[in-house]
This record gives sequence, C-alpha cells and structure tokens, in this order.
Amino acid sequence: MNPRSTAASALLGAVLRHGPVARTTIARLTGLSPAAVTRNCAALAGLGLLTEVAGSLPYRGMGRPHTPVDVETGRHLVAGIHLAHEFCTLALLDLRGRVRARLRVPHRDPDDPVEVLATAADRLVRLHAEHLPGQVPLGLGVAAGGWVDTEAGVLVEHASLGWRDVPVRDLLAARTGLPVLVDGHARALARAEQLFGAAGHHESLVHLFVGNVVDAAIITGGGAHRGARSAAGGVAHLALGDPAIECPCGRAGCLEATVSDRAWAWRAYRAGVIPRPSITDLGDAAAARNGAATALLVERARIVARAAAMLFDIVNPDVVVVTELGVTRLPECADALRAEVAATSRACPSPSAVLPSSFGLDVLGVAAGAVQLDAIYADPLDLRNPIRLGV
Amino acid sequence: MNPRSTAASALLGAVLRHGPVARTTIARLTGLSPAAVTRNCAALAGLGLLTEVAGSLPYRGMGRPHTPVDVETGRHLVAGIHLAHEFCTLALLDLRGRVRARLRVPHRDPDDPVEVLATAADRLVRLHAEHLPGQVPLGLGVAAGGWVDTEAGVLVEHASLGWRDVPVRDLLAARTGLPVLVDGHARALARAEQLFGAAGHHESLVHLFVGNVVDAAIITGGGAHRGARSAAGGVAHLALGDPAIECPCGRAGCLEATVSDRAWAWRAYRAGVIPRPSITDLGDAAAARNGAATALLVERARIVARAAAMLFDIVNPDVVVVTELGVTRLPECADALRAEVAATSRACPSPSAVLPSSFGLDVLGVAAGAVQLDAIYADPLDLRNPIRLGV
DNA sequence: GGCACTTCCTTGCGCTGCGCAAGAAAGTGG
DNA sequence: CCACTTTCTTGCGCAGCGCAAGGAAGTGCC
Repeated sequence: MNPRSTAASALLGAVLRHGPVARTTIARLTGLSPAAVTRNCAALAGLGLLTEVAGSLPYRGMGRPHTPVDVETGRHLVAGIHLAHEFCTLALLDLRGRVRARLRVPHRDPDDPVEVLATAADRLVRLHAEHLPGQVPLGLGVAAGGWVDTEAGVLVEHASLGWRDVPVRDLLAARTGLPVLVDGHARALARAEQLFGAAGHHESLVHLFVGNVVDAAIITGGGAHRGARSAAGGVAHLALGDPAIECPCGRAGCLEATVSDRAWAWRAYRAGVIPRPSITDLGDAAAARNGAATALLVERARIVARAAAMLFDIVNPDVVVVTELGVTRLPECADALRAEVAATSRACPSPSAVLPSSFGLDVLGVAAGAVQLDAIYADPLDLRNPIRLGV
Repeated sequence: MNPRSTAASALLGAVLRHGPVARTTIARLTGLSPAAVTRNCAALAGLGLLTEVAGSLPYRGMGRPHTPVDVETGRHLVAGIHLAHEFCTLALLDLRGRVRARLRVPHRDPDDPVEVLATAADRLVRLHAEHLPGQVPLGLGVAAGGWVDTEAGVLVEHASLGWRDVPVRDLLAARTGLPVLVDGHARALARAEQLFGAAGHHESLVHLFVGNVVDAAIITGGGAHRGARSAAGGVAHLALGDPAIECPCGRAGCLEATVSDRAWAWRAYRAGVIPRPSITDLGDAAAARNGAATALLVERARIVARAAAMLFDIVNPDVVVVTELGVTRLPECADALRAEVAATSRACPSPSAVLPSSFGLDVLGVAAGAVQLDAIYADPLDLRNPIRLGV
C-alpha cells in the first residue's frame, strides 16, 4: 500500500530469487543502475536484511571478483499463526521462509477468540524465547479461513469457528508487541506458493484450496487480488458440483457442497470405502492402494479440475496451484487433475501449469508468515521506522 | 508501463472526474500537497491538457476565490479505429472521450489487412482535415476482436476476419504519423465504460461482451488485467450454455456456441420468430413488442447472467457491465439479467451492480480511442517527449 | 616486481519531484 | 483602509535515481 522504495523491494526480490549474487548481476536483473544497487544494498545490510558472502561465487577468470550478497537469514525472524478449526499452527520463519520452529496449539475454548488468540500469542512468545532467542522477530502474519478485512486486521467471519468481527490484529499486537498482518488462508497460501513453493516465482498464479472450505486466491503482477469486498476467488458456490446435492446456501450443485472434505468423506463412508467419515482415512486408504478409495479421490480431482480450468480461462495465470488432499498425496489424482484441466481449459498452456501444492497442511504457519514476509519484501526500507506496532 | 509521474496522472484523473475544480479541492481529492498541484497543473496547462476556467465555480463567501481548472477539450484530439467484421469505425474524440466526428468505412477487401488499414488511416486523416483541422491529434487507439499482443501492437489472430499476425501498430503509425496503441475490443470497451460510461469511475469492473464473439475483460485498481498470455476473460468456452449444442472447439455446451449473435439469431429464425437469421431483426422485433422475440432475448439474458454471476464471484468487481443487444435495448432483458445475477452470485452486492453497456455498437470508435486516452491519462507528462511515433 | 587489462564496486554531482512553510493574491466586511 | 479568510505560489530542503569518473581487486605478461 505504501511502496516507499520500489527499488529496494526489487533488489531484495532479485536476491531472494537468485541466491548469493553479485551486485552487478542484481543491476542487470532489476534494471537498476549499479550505483542504486550499491546504495540499496548498503541500506538493506544496515537493516540486517542482507550480508556479503565473500567467496560464495567462483571467480570468473578476469577482473575484480564479485562480492556477492545474500539474504541474511540468521538475524531476523517472522512469525506466523494459522487459525484452523481445532488448533492454531504457530511457526517461526527466517527471511527465506524456512521453518525454524513450529508448534500446534489446540484451542482450549474454541468459542472464545480472545482466549484462543492470547494463548497462541503467549505460546509464540515462549517458542521464540526457548528456541531462537538470539533472532529478532520482525512481525507476525496471521492466516485464517473465512472473510478477513485486511485493512482493519479484523476477522469478519470465520466459517467453521463461528467467530465474528474479531480484531485479530489488535489483540495479537497488544500481546506480542509485533506488527501484525492478517489475511485469508487461500491468499496466504497462494503467496507462500509463489515465494517459496511450487509456483516458484511465477508472476501470476491462482491457488485453489479444497478442504472443508473451498476457496481460491488470485495473485497477479501487482500482488494479491482481493476484489471490491475481499471476496475475490469465491468458487465455493459455483454450480460445478453434483446438482443432486443441496447446499446450505439454498441452491444445489455448489462446488463446496459436493467436494469439501466433509462431503467427500461422508460419501466415501456411505459407500463403505472407509469405516468412518474422515477425509484423512480416505487419503490413507488410497495411499495404501485401496482401489475404491483411489477412484473416489480421482473423481474428486476431476470435479476440482472444472474449477481450475475455469480459473485458467477467466484469470489466465501462469500456473494454478491446487491444495487438495488427493492431489497433493497421490500421483494418480494429480495426473487426472492435470489431464482434465488441459482438456477442458482453453488458456491452460500445458498440463505442467497445474501444480499440486508443495505445503502440507501441517505447515500452514508458513502461509501465515508469508503474509508478513510479503509486506517486508514489498517495502523493506520501511523497517527503518522505529516501530510499526498497532499501526 | 512507465508511470513517470503518478502525481500528474492522479491530478488529471481528479479533474476528469470532478469537472471544473479548484486546485485546493484537487489537493484534497488526490492527497497531493497544494504545491504539487500547482506545479503539475502548470505542467499540464503547458502541454495544453488543462485550462483555467475563471468564474466557472461560485464564490463561497469568504477568502480568495477559486481559480478552477478543467480539462482542455478544444485543443487536442484522440483518434480511434475499431476493426469489425465488415467495416471499420473511425472516431475522433476530445480529451473527455466525447465523439467529435466519426465515420464508418466498409472493408473493400476484407482479406487484405494492409489495404483495409491503409484505407482506414487515410480516411481518418481526411476526417480530421475536413472536420477538425484546428485540433491536434495526440494518438490513435485501435480495438479489435480477437487476440492482440498489446506490447508489440500486433493483431495475432482476428476471430472473424481471419487475419493473423498483422502488425497493426506499425502499419497505422507509418500511415498516420501518430503513436498507436492496440488492444482487444472487450478491454477497450471496459475501459471506455469505466472512463466515460455506465461504470462511472468505479475502481474495478468486469465487462462482458456478447456479440458474434463472447468475451470478457477485467479491470482492477491497477488497470486492465491481461493475464499471462493476454487471454484473461476467456468466457467463450465455459460450459454454461446448452449441452446439446456442439462448439467448433470440439466440446459441447460452450457459452459462445449457445448465445453468440449468430447462434441466437439462427435459433430465433428456426423458431419462426424472425424471417431471416439476423440478430438485429430479433432486436427490432422485440422492440416492436413481439412477445416471442422478447422471450427469446430474455432467455438469452438469463444464460448470459450465469457468466456474469460467475465473474462476480471469482473476480469480485464493483460492477459488471454487459454489452448484449437485448440487455442494452430492452428493460425486460436488463431486469431479467439483474435478477438472475443477484440470485445466483454470492458476491454481487445488489442488482444495480449489473449495468447494461452505455455505448451502442455504432460508437465502438469510442472504445478504440479509450485505449489511447488511457495511456495519456496514465502518464500525461509523457507528452513532453517530442514524438512517440513508432515506439 | 611492475604494468596493462578486465571487471566490479563506490563516490560525487546533477536532476526530478515531492512536502513544508512562509508569503503573496484576491476577495468580503467593517 | 484595514482585518480576515481562503486560495494559490514560491523558496527551500530532502529523498532517491542515473551518469560518469575513479578507486579496488584480481589475472597475465614482461
């Protein structure tokens, strides 16, 4: 929102992408002048975001050798909290988004947002003190399913927890003393995939999330596309599912009502494939070569493919990343998904543009942290400002 | 692409939106300092884009009176050429996008792009010389159906004309001596609606075009969303149509195969509603209170609504503008469309967020000119550069 | 060792463009 | 003619980039 120095951001981005890299190369990659590179490197090094890594690149036979710079991952941390239905996932990431510590905290009283967030904040502070006390935390990102008002840092409505208008940012900022950013989990995951995951630095991507909720996030050149009311990517109630299934929304055939974890697990349970309606059981069964289980997950992937194909045609991203249990675990599902998308979509350049998510659900904290990292990458020099607490 | 001075652009935008307006007000609207407003106004006035309009605003009772500035519409022009199946529509617009002159030029030999474009260019030059010789043309915008490479100014593929890889920009620039910008017609219309039409300055909008081709364009805060391969908004082959209808693309139920002008006119013809398969005949019949014709167009509006609803949910724009014969001409169709979208979509805030297009097809030149105006609005100070010809 | 030569990095300078603050300008009312 | 109010302009300082000159750090040749 406030890209004070677009040059520093581009520079940091280039270093993140290209590992240890000479200043000259950065200038070529970013289009900046060598002078600007030097100055911005100095500024970022002063903030502890970059270091010189002498000798990390081979000498090229002529001229003065490089003095490569790289991201300084040893001095700073970013924290992430993902709010799920039954627990919070906490994570501490370095500036490259690598998990340095993590912890799962079950909700004691899921109906009490203040208590849940306070506990998460306290455990996060303790996690930091116990494991990485020497590293300075720069901020905290929060990802939650549901409708998030990013500007205000308020969780307007959480689908499964039933929370409403929870001032997540202020609660956590007060408890941790860190600047806090909040976003929806689909967007957070999308950004994480782009920064550190499957979508390796593609300029535009769509992330399609299929769990108990079904949601999509769109990222284009400029960043996350939120839409007028933060509702962009609402694929849950598109009529792509089974027309015989009624949705709580009042209509029939909604995608979410058909392929959500809960719905599909029940379907497998009723078909006698698994002994209880649990999607993880279904995944385990398929992984253990249960043919019926695999067939069910492949069928689900085909339905998910309809949404992916539609997103390809409408948004035309470089890649679509899909987070769905079967697709991420079983090659059969991923193959079915890819084939179906390539056959259905006009804009899908090749099956390889459909990617299974690279993050397991146990590291959703990465996505949460990505929300904060995203902001730091976008305006690194903003860290010069004394404290951003409670902004 | 090269927003040299974002301040001047914001300033010009504010003046465009708010008519004659005092500098102080501009400062408040744009967030710029009064000093910056003064300086940028001076710069833009020097380029002939703004004028002072003394006395155009009432005195407020106290203090020094305003010296309002407004867009100078009498000195400059922008030209537009829209490439349709059988003819080109030429238009000369002032800086507010108002049509000052226009002309329809039938193709002499539709198979010869060079001849068609040369004729259009020559007629455009003559139109200018005959009607508005005193006004300086700043540039030329071109809108065409099909796949356009905006960067290169090349019409990669035109759906109905069958052209391929036509270097439209270079051909027209050489013939007219003007800087030329080319874009797809859906995007051009979308921008025109946003700047001068129904979508009056909404920050984000989707434009859904239903003619012989079916296409959509997405505009968000940052500008037109093109997608990775300039294919964003490809709704033509979504399976929202009649599953019994086969599409040349090889699949069935495609939206375009079902509701395109041609398909729907044939449908009405076969049903005996009109004596020949012409969509304008169908529109005329409905306008003349032919009940069967109206019913057919209402049905078409309902199918179009499926696509509009889907676009609402996925992109979540402020408004969706629909260009379709029935919807733009008949209140019944517009009402049916609005009701259906509001009932189907989750993200559509109210039926009033669905807007029939405000431009008739005869002024598609407006859309073409908007392509060039868009660029001028985005970086008005770029006009300081001597000549942009053939860039 | 000294000297070209190449490539990499830094420094000084000038430019653009903004915000801040002081003040000039142009009205009304007493 | 003088407050008073609001609007606009001007001088100054600051940030940040590009340009160009020059310093730095290696190799290779004599």
